Amino acid sequence: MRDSKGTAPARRTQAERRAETRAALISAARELFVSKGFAETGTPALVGKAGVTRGALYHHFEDKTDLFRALAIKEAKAIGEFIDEATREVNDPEQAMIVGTNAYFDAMAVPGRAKILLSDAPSILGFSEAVALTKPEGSEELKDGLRSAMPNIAEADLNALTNVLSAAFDRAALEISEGAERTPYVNALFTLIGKAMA
Amino acid sequence: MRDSKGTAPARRTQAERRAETRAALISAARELFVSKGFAETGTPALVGKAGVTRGALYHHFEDKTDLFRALAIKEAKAIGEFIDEATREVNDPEQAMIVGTNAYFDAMAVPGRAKILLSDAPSILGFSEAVALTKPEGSEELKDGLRSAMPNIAEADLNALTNVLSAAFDRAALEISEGAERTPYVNALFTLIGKAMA
DNA sequence: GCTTTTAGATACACTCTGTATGTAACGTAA
DNA sequence: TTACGTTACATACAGAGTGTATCTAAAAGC
Repeated sequence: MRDSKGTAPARRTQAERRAETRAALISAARELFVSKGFAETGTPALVGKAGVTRGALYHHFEDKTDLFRALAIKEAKAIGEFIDEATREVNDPEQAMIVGTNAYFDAMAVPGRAKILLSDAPSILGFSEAVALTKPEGSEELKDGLRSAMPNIAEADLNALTNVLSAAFDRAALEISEGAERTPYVNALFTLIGKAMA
Repeated sequence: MRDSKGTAPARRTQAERRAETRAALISAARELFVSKGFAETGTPALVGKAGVTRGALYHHFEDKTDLFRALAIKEAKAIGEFIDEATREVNDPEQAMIVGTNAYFDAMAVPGRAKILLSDAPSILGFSEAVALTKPEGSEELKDGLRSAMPNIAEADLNALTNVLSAAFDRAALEISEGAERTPYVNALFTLIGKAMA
């Protein structure tokens, strides 16, 4: 459709069209899923906000859940990149863990992100997939730091310790995103980490 | 309606009718929500399994979410009672924490319970309500134990520490319910608790 | 230019939800 | 024990949302 001035629609490559439409959908999904919730957001409202039709949605994504998945992956990647960048120059594993911790909190402080990844994802994508999503993005530094501090720990124990600690991080991030003070949580986590390594 | 043998339907008090119908609905909800998931379970299937009609469902509960809430409350109470009973005879707060920890894992090992309370509840009822649900049931012992071991800790820090530790417990329970070995997680938690108190 | 492929819009069949309304069972007191 | 009020439950209905099938348009490749 041409606009009223008669200007021709910009010619775009398929890749461009595709990327723009997907981005519009993911962006609209982010706004609505965060503000109204996943179940309460219907696809008509979604595509309305994105400026496309439901046809486009179902062309690019299997279903509403698949759109949420794309959003969650994007958010998880953003966290990973942020932490990677913050810890790039840090070589000591334990120091990297400290720097990474702060970076994680900064990254999770982006509005809506904690809700998407920590609150909604587990039930929408299932617990396993949700955990797998954030596992590479952050908890690897944690694991390396713990290993270097406790070289004799059994692998199974290290895995368990990493998992429960990373859950502690997640809860802290969620509480903070809901308005809690950041300092006591940072204190608590460094207490746990510091003591675990002692 | 009488059955084909002509036997009269048993006369029940309203309280009995009410209790039985609610119990049937909650029981059916448990089965289906656990096996198929909350969103994937429709009210027709639900009432079918419970042996009533949708009218009964909407008479007793505001909506499907309210039914889930009733189920979650019931599960949370069961955990609380189990822990209370296990720790009743234990007077030392730190000892109570250890006993309570094991009781918590036993209680959460009931199939489906971890999924209901730890995986689904946060997104269906909202993070705050879900946390409030399990907070009185278990994390009070934890807090008392920590306080008695760290008498000088600031209240805000104690709260934060309790919250992140209780998140660690929850994750452990979830992992175990998904098939992980219990021992490494118990080790990890006692490491964190022990170290936090040291 | 013509054909194939990809993007996206329209139309449809289906299911589910919540509500409104009707009926049956129970409680109670004359 | 019957008449009335209330609580429990069933049936019927209107609306919305979901996913799919089909059709059109735009770009890519020859």
